[in-house]
Amino acid sequence: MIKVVIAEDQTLLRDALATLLGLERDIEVVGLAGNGREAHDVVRRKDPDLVLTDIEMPDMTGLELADLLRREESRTRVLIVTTFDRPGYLRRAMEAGVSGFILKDGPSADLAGAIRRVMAGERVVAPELAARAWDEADPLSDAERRLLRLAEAGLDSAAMAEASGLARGTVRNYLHSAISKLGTANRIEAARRARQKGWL
Amino acid sequence: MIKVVIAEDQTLLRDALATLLGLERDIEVVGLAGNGREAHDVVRRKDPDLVLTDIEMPDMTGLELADLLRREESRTRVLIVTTFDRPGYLRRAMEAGVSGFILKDGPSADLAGAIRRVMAGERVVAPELAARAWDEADPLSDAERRLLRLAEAGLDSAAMAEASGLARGTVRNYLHSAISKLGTANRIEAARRARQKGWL
DNA sequence: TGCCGCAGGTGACAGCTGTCATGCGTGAAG
DNA sequence: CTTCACGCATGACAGCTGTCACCTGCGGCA
Repeated sequence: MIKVVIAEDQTLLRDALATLLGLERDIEVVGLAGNGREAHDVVRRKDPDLVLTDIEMPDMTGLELADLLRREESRTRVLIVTTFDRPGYLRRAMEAGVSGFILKDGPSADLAGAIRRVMAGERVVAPELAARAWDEADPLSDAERRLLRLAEAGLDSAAMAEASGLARGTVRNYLHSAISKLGTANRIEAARRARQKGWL
Repeated sequence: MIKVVIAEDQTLLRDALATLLGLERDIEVVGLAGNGREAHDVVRRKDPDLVLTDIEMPDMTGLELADLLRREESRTRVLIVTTFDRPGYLRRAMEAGVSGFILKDGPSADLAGAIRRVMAGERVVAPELAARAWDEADPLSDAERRLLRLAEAGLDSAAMAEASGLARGTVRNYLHSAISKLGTANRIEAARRARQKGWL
C-alpha cells in the first residue's frame, strides 16, 4: 500500500485527486494540505511514502517544500504536478531533489502510474518537458530577480530602491542589466519573460 | 439522469471531475471539452442538460460560451466553476445568463449538489461571492481596457498607438484616465488592479 | 603587497510617461 | 438651430526610465 499526501491549494482539484487516487487498490491517501507549510506538517505527522504537490501555493511553494524535505533527509518522495511548464521550474525541482515532475495538462490516467513508477525508484518527468529542461540557464542574479518582481507589481525605481535598500541609480543599473540579458525593451517585458521562463 | 458536459482546459482536473461526477447515481458525464469552442460543438452534438465550465480557457472562454448558448436559445444550462473570484466575472456571468457560479476553492462535495440545485431550477452562487458581486461597477471604457491589456504586455505608448490606430497623445490620455479611475500611480499598477477585479 | 573581479554607487542625457489645458468634429437633446 | 457631451487629438512640462561611462570599497589570490 502506497501512502500518499496531496498538497494542492484548489480545494476542488485536491478533493477530486484524493477521490481518484482512493479508487486505486494499492494507493491510500493519508493526508491533504492546502499549502506548503501545512503539507510539511502533515508529512511529518503521517510519514507518507510520497507527497503529490502543486508548485504555486500560498505560504510555501511546492519547490520550497521539496527543498525542505530534502534538507531534513525525509524518506518521503516528492512528485510535482503543476500547470506551469516553465523550463526553470523543472530545473529547480531537480535541484531540490524531487522524484517526479508531471503536468496538469497530462491525462489523469497517468497519475497513478507515475506514482507507482516513482515508488519503484524511477525518476518520472513529463516527456514534453524532459527535452526542454536544460534549454536555457537562468541568467539573472538574485538582485535582478528581486527587482523584476517589484517591477511586476508596479513599483517605480524610487519605491524599489526604498523596498530593497539600494540606491535609485543601482536599481536602474540592475534593471538595465536584466533588460539587456533578456533582450527586451523595458522592465515590464523583462519581468513577463522572466516569469514565463520560470526564472522568477 | 442528469446529462452533463465538462469544459475545462486542465486535463487532469477535467478527468478527475468526470470521475467524481461519474460516481453519482443520478449524473452522467456525456462529453468532455478542453476549450470553449470544443465545448460548444460537444453541447450541440450531445444536447446535455447542463454544461460545467471553467472561465479561462484557450480559444473561447466560459463566459463567451455561456453568452453564445443563451443567444442560440439552447436548453443547456451553464454552471461556471472557476479559480478566479474576481467580482467582474460574476457580473458578466450573470449577464450571460448562467445558472450557477461556484469556485474551485469550494469543497468538491458541493459540486454534485450544485448541479442538482441548478437542475431543480435554482440559481446557485458561491456564498462568498454573492455579497461582493455588485460592490463596484467596472469604470473602464473599452478603449481603456484595450490599452491596459497592451500595457500589461510591456508595449510603450508609441507601440500601443500603432497597435490600436490611435495617436500617441490619445493613448496617454486614455491611460491617464484609467490610472486616475483606478487610483494607481502608473499604468502597470492600473493593469494589475483591473485584472484582479476581473475588468480586463 | 599588488592586482583583479565584483557588488554597489554617481552623474549625465535622450527619450518616455503622467498630467493638464485646450481644440475640433459629430451626433443626440433641447 | 443651438448647445452639449463625447471621442479623439495636440502641445507643453515635470518627472521617471533606459543607457552609459566611470568611481569606490572589499574579498580573494598570487
